[in-house]
Order: sequence, then C-alpha cells, then structure tokens
Amino acid sequence: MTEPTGPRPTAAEAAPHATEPAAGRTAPRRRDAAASRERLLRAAGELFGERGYDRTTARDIGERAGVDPAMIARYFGGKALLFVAVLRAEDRSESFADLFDADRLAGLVSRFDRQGPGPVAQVAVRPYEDPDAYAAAAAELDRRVVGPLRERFVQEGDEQAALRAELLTAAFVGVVLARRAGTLPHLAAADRDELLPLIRRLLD
Amino acid sequence: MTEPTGPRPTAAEAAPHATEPAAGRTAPRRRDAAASRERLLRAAGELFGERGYDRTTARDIGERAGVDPAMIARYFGGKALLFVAVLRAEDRSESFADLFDADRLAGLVSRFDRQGPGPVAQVAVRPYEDPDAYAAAAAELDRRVVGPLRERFVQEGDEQAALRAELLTAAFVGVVLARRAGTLPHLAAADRDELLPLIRRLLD
DNA sequence: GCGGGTGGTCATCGGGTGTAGACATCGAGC
DNA sequence: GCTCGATGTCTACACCCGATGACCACCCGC
Repeated sequence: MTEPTGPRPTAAEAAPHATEPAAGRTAPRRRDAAASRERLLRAAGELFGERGYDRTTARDIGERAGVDPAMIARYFGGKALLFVAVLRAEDRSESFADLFDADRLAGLVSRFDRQGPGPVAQVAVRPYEDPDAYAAAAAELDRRVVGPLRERFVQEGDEQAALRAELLTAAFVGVVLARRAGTLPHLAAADRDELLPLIRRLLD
Repeated sequence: MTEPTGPRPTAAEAAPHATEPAAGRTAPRRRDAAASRERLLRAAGELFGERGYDRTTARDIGERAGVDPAMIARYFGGKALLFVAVLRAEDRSESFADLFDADRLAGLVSRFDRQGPGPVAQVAVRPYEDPDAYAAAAAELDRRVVGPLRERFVQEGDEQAALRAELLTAAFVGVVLARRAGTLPHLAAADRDELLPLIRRLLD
C-alpha cells in the first residue's frame, strides 16, 4: 500500500509516521536514516521489554518499527548490538531503582506493569545467548539496581552487603517476572496497592 | 510402566554408553526400547533442569542419552510430551517443598545447587512456548510448592493466603534461578551455609 | 532355516532465524 | 539536466529447530 504515486512525489504524502527530525533542522525528509534508526530503537526497546532478548526476532522489530529488518544490521551491526544500543539509550532516561525507597519501588512496579520488566531484569534470572547482549544487560542491572542497594548496605556496615543486595534483587526480579509471566494467577492479577505492602515487607 | 516385560533376562543397566566409534564394537549393543526410553528420560530431565524447556533441543537430548533424537517422537510423541513424561517421572520421587521448614528448604536449595532449579521452577518466571509443557509445569509448580505454602497460610487464617504463597514462591524462585544464572556473582558464589539464613529471613 | 516385528539409523522436510548482498529509488549537489 | 552517494526493498543464504518416514539390522518364535 501507500502508493508511490509515480516519480514525482509532489504531494507531501502525509508522512505516515511523522518521524520529526525537526528541531529547527531541515524539513522532514522522506528518506531519513536517523528517523529509521530511532524507530528501530524504540520498537526494539518495547519488544525486548515485553519478551526478552531471545524471544524477540529481528523481523518482529522491523515490523513494529515499519522498517525493513535488514536495516538492523546496517545501522547497528546486528541484533545484539541493537540491544546494547537500546540499553545505552535507556541509560539516560532511567533513574536508579532503590528498592528501599517506597516511592521508587512503587514507581518501578508501576513501570513494569505498564511496559514489562524489561531485558535488564530478565538477565538476572537467565543469561542471554549472545555474549555481548548478556554482558551489557548484566552491567546495567548492577548499575541500576544492585549497585545502589549494595552501597546502602555498605554504609550500614553490613559485611554481607554485596550478597544481600544481590539476594534482594533476585527476589524482587522473581516477583516482578512472575507477575508478568502469569503462571501464578493471584500474583499476576493482584492489585498494585495490594501487592506493594507485601513486597516491601518481603524486602525488609 | 518401564518394565522390560519381555522374557529377555538382560539387565538394562548393563548397557554401556559405548557409542564411540573408536571404542569398537566389543560390547554387543543390545536393542532395548525400555532402556532407550529410560535414558532419554534421564537425559531430558537433566537438560530441562539445566537449561529449561525452550533452550533444550531434541538433538541435545539425544546426544546426551546416546540415542537417536528421532526416538523422542517415536517413544514419547514429541519433545513436549517428553517434557510431560519427565515431570510425571519426577512426580514420584519429588517431595513437597515447604519453604518454611528449614530442613526442607535446605534440602531444596542443595538439590538446586546440584541439579539446577529444574523446569518447574523456571516456569514461574517465564511461560514456555509449548502450551502442553507450560500447563504441565505450571500445575506441578502449584502442586509442589505453592499449594503447601498456601495451605499453611490458609490455616493461619490469612486472607491473602494465595497471594502471599505465590509471592514467596516467586521470590524464592528468583533467588534460586539467579544463583544458577550467575549474573549476580556473589549470589552465585555464596556458600550454602551463608545463604540459607538470608533466604530464611527473606521468606519470613 | 526364515519371516516378521521390533528397534535404530538416516536423509530430509517444512518452518524459523539473523543477516548479507544485489537491486531499486530517492534527493542533493554539480 | 545529470550524476552519485545515501537510503530503502527484497531475495536468498546458511544455519538451526522439531518432526517424519523410508530404510536397515537385529532377534525371537515358528
């Protein structure tokens, strides 16, 4: 569909995706590599979050982005490097997740309910097949979740700070993943307000 | 079920793994369907436990069992049904896992350290692609772990018995899976004696 | 003996994956 | 006008998966 309408694209064609490089730059170009990159990045972020790395195919990403999957290799060097790029892109927008801060915990659970736990959480529980993707996700997990927790324990003078931080992270990830997996029906269906106090009690 | 049932007095266990071509044919290889079934079952149990259902291939199972993977379809009706058969076979040997009983908890963690968490634990955190395998594992998880816990909470008069049971199961599964995944290094390397008190405290 | 059923091997199918590479098309600069 | 690099499209490859069925090897009962 979306007729090419001949060699002369006089009509603006109502750019179906409104890529919006904009920002005062040139007018939206019909062929815009930056926009394609961006859309691949966003679609990949969504799908990796929903299904994890392994179960997301390049074709799925391309379909959701409305971009040919071959572009993944062209722009990012392959699916694994696209994954790394997704993590780096989230890097800036994601805040640290202190599991002991009630508000942040609530926000985190809320975000997981909306967008899925994301590939970073999943990696705690199962390594990815691709070594690059695995290493990137593991580093990100440490930076975002385990690290802040460990630091808190260290400041408390806990000798087992690292172990305890990882233990709590693992438990939390288990809960969040299970909630989304749906295998445990009550956990999956529970209201967030009902669940949050239980989680807080678990982590204390 | 796996009885030899035949007049042949051969001992199934005598069958060596002598599938190596270099090893020669010194031992006349017996043709024993029951033994082949058994070895497929065992190899599948190990591999499903180590890697989960999805990441275990029929060819892997066949290779470890020293049996042609085509036998999986012949004897069990396919990989998914082999998985169900594995669960049923474990069914008899597995005891319930009351996470509040310190001894049983220790035994459970010990078994996971030895054999891997097994496909039943993994299903809590991620559905399997095959619906039959998924349903079987989910049922088994409820029967073995969630059920006993829920019952305990019900007897305590807890209104959220089902939810709490599933929450603790999810947290425990997260810890066990993470320990084996290795992404969280201290958790993976921790001594069992060091870890168990922390887990107990977490679940209380 | 020997026939036939049982057990095992193997090539192959149909489908899915990531991605490489040829080709088509656009758009900017000369 | 034109060229030519940038961008997008599409086919195809090489590899994996689970499963199938034809074919062969063995061994028991006759």
